[in-house]
Amino acid sequence: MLSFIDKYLSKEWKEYLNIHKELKAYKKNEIIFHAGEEGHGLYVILSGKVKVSYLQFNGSERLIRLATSGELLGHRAFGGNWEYPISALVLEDVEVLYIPLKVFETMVKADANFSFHMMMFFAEELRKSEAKIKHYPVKNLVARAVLDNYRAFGFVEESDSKIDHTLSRRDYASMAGTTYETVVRSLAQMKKDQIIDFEGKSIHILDLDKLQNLAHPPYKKAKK
Amino acid sequence: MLSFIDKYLSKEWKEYLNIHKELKAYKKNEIIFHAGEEGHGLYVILSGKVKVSYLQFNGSERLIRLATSGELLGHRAFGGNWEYPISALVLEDVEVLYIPLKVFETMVKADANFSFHMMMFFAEELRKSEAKIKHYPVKNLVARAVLDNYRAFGFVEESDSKIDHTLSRRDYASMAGTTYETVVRSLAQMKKDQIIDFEGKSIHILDLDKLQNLAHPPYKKAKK
DNA sequence: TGATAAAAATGATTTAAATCATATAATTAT
DNA sequence: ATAATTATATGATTTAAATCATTTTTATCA
Repeated sequence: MLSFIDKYLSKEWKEYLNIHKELKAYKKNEIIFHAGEEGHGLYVILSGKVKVSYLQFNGSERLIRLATSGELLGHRAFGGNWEYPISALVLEDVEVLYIPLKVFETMVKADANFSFHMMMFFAEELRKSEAKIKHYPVKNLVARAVLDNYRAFGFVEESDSKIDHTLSRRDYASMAGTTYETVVRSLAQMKKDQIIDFEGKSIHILDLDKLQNLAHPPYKKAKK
Repeated sequence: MLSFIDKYLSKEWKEYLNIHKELKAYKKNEIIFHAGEEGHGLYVILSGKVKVSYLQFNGSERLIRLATSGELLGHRAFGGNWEYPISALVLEDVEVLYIPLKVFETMVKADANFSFHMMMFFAEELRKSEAKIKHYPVKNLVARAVLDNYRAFGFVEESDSKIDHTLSRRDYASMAGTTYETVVRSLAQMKKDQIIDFEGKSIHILDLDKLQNLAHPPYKKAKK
């Protein structure tokens, strides 16, 4: 998949990047970076699957993103201090292109077009993040977790949509901000409602429309 | 207060901006922009006070930000479609500098340094937004609403910290994502605990340390 | 100014979701 | 393979916060 860099960095700065980049590989369950770690930079995923999460005040984990090839990693620590307790864990073996912070800064400050698209990228991330603030009943949030999982790692096969790497109930709970018991019950309900099906780990989506509707219920008009 | 533009836009592009900018003024309770409105651009607040909110799926309002002089407005609609149901309402008469989208884009694409700082600005906004996702008990969220209100519109006078423009209980509820009854109860508790005091509308902060602690409780270590 | 509306306060009741308690199935390690 | 650990499933109980109901206070405007 075409990465951000491929698309927007100018030819000359790509050459610069080629000199300064590093290629790294991580195995399943390894941590690419975590909480307050020094020496950060940016990562572009070349292959594999990653989950990005951080520690909540009560000590539990919160999963905020799933990422796969072509996507950027590590940009969330930008702007603040690097103490932000965020971490990236490998779900399936990954190869990444590592860009040291200094190198990235140099490029962004020099290549205005790249810089512009980076800004737009962050703006879009902000918009998405903001959209998460709305609070919905948990069944909707769990549906959203399944949908996010499908969007990140899903594919279509014959009649139904499968998820290549189905997350654990605990991960869903961590995405939806609820407990895994609640996730179990919500999934059971969705199965009963013929929206999804599962047998063992892998989840099939039987009715994507219904799932989307549940994940993002339509706006009601304001009272009064 | 020094705005973003003042700080980071280069001299030559400031001249360009001076030609294309518009100065606008809005009275209390007027709406600067809202939900899906066409012809957006960016606003820099020169004076006054604004609240930024959007409509939630259940029709209720969610307050996401308070802004005052020097701050940027309207950047949240970036990246997505402009249908994002966000609006800005005037709390106290404002003057703004309006920058049409085209003008802004031209500047950002041309001035790499400005672009870089815009990117960093969005990155910081993303970080802040993400930090809101954690869910805390409501009493903490209400404390945070008060603290945000103080940070946006507060000042120190003699011994205690006052809030120049105290929001309504409904606005606090809208910030904390709870009901106003719960806000009333939480505020009453904080008063009893000598953290804040109020008599009529204006809130005084008696113990800023305690308030901050309540708003951002320290991390606990993970179980197991 | 008094009338009317809106905001704040407080109590009683309901409810969604967390927590607690076990049981069963599925992995992983020995 | 068998044991040990981890993940999933489900029922019972508790709890935080929403909702409903009503009163008091404060602001708004004819």
